[in-house]
Amino acid sequence: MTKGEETRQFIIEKAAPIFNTKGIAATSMSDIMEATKLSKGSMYVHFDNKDVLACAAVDHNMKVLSSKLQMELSQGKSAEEQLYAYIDFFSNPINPPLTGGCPLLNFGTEADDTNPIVKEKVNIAIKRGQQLLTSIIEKGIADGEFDPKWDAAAFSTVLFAMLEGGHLMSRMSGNNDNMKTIVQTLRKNISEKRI
Amino acid sequence: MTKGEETRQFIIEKAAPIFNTKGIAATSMSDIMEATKLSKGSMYVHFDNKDVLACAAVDHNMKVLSSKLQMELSQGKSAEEQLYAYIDFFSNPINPPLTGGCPLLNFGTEADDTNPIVKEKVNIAIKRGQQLLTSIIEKGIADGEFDPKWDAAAFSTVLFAMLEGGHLMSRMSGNNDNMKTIVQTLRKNISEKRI
Amino acid sequence: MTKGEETRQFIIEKAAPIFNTKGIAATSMSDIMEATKLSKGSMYVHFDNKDVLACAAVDHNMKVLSSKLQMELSQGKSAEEQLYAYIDFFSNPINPPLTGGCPLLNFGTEADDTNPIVKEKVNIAIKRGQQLLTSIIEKGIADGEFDPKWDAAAFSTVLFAMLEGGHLMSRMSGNNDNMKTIVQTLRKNISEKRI
Amino acid sequence: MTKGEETRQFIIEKAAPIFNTKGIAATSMSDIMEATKLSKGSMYVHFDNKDVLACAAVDHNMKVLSSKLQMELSQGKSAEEQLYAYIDFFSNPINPPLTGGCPLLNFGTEADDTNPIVKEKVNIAIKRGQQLLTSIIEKGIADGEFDPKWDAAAFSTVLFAMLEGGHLMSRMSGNNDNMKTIVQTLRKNISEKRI
DNA sequence: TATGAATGAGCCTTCATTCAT
DNA sequence: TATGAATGAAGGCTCATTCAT
Repeated sequence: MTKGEETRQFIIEKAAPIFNTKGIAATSMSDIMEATKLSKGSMYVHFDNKDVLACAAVDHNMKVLSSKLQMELSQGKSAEEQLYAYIDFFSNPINPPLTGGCPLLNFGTEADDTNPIVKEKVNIAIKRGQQLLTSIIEKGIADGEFDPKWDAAAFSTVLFAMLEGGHLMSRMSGNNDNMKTIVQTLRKNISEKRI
Repeated sequence: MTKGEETRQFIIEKAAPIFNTKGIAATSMSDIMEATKLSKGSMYVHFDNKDVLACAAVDHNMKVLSSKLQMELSQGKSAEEQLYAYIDFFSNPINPPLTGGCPLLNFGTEADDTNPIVKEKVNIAIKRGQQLLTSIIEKGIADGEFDPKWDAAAFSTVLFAMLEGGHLMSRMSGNNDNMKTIVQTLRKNISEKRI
Repeated sequence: MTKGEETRQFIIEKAAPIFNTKGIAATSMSDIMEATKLSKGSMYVHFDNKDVLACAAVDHNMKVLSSKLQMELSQGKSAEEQLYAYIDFFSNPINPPLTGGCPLLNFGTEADDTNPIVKEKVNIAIKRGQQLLTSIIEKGIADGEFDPKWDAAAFSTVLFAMLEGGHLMSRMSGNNDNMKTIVQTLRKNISEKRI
Repeated sequence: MTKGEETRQFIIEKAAPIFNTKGIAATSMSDIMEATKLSKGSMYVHFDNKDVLACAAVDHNMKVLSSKLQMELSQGKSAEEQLYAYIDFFSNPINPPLTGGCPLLNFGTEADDTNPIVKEKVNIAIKRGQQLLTSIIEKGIADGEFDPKWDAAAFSTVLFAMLEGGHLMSRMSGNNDNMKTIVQTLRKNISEKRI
């Protein structure tokens, strides 16, 4: 990695949690400047404009989230354990894996009507999440862990939606109560499909 | 209603969909000015500052959503029908009841780490939504429609989360596919509790 | 006094100390509005614009100061006593006769390069003050109280300047120490002219 | 001096006479912009806000006045000559050493009830002026020029007050007549203390 | 006479961005 | 590559003033 790439990466890492916390519109280049202790001109050496930096920060947030998730999932030995690991990973919105909470919720909601590029990034990430879940379930079915009649895609969608919705509800209330209800429900749903 | 109150209301009505679409930070007073065709000074006759106007717009969005929902719910004769009405009301995120989509998702996500007042407004609105659902289910149980062992509060949380999560997923993908899966799942869950 | 004149007078009385304290430029019509609890429109019924009101407030401040001074002077039986009364009247800048301090200093300094009308008002008031002092001294000479060779006009100028200068110094330091020195010096100067 | 410091200094130099003439409240950043031919944004590169710039301008005005005064004083060989030099320096308010007149009078009066920071700056400058005068007199006494019983501190206060008061009076009247009277009186007072 | 809604110019300030060094 | 000075558009907001009621 060249010096320039190093600096670029450094900026992204500092910027990512700020964008995820304050939102893209409410984050100024000065905020990033302050966080990185770099000069204003330096930012524009590495990023053509704020949008490019914001996109990089969005990507970085989602990549970090994804790799942290993978680490948890790799612990689970069976498909069932992996599903539980997935759920547990998102079970604490008050102390979430990423500063600022879920980037899909944060960036997706902000980008919805204003930033098609970020919106598409979020869309893809959501689809990947669903596919990951679906493949876990399907592997579980193939391995004889789960009821073969279980609709993997549908449940993945439901699980994903519940975690995102629960995330919002818990962050608004300031506690994990709602998320706990959701986690219990999901765990019950899954255990019922165990053969 | 005095002339002033009329203008104030007029401004709120014009501002509400803009805030819900662009977000609070990304909406400028000039945007509102343009939408209302009023002078900048005039806005400040009726609102002390942008925050006050934004709060009023948040309130208005949630009130309109709530009253539109009530209208749908009033059609449902049984508790079961009312639950279906509730779900159907939120079943089309691509063409949502409110311009800009769900204000709880939009304002809640933006306010999360930056605006405690709006955050609390969203929190209260979510709680009201849960309570409404819970009371419908409990009435259904009392009326002998639903299994008395059904955990009304827990299901309300799950239903609410699924609709919010599905809303996000569908808006990101640009179609209602995910939401349709969620609606079907919810309808099935409910029908299973029918006695 | 008609109702209108009454209101006009009321506004002036409320406005005068505000202008004398904050200055003309820094006092807004809203400040006056708040102090009078009158509507914005009402102010413009009685005063064509802010300048007219400011001028009226300047006049009022100087008139009130003058009449308060006259009241003190009328206590002094001899010319010497009257001079002492004059000095004593201005001897406490920390708790001055007028809220905001000396209007000649306040308005004169502000108007100097920006408001020729107010500047001229202050100029006239200063001249009146000098003349008043001169006439007291001259009466004292005529009455055989003071040395006939005393230059009344010159001493009036000196006395006036010392009080204004002392006023500034004491207000800046937050105590009357400098003014006390000045008062003592002036009293000594006067007593030396006693026959 | 870096480029930035140079520009900063340039802005201060252009701003100082404007603030001293119009007052702080009545001087807008646009006024400074116009005088410097710099962009509005550029001002905020060098000064956090208008207050900071105003303070710098106040300081600059007082520093320039002080150094001009020092230059005059350095001409005087005896203490008596230095006192005359001091008085002469302030003897022409119609054509004062600083554009806008005496900054102690101007800023002190405006800041009195509104700007404690500037007020304290003026307070300190006044005290320095008194101390300078006192030390000159005391040196004169030590050198056997002046009557050892002369109260140096008291006369410094009186002299200072008379010059400030005379400054106001002369600027209001548009001529130096009053100041001339004061200068004569002061010169006579001093010469009487000559041994 | 009194009101307060309405106006638009102007205020201070922040913004994303450019450019000479 | 890195800097920070410079820019001008746009931000939120206040101002003195007008006008229909």
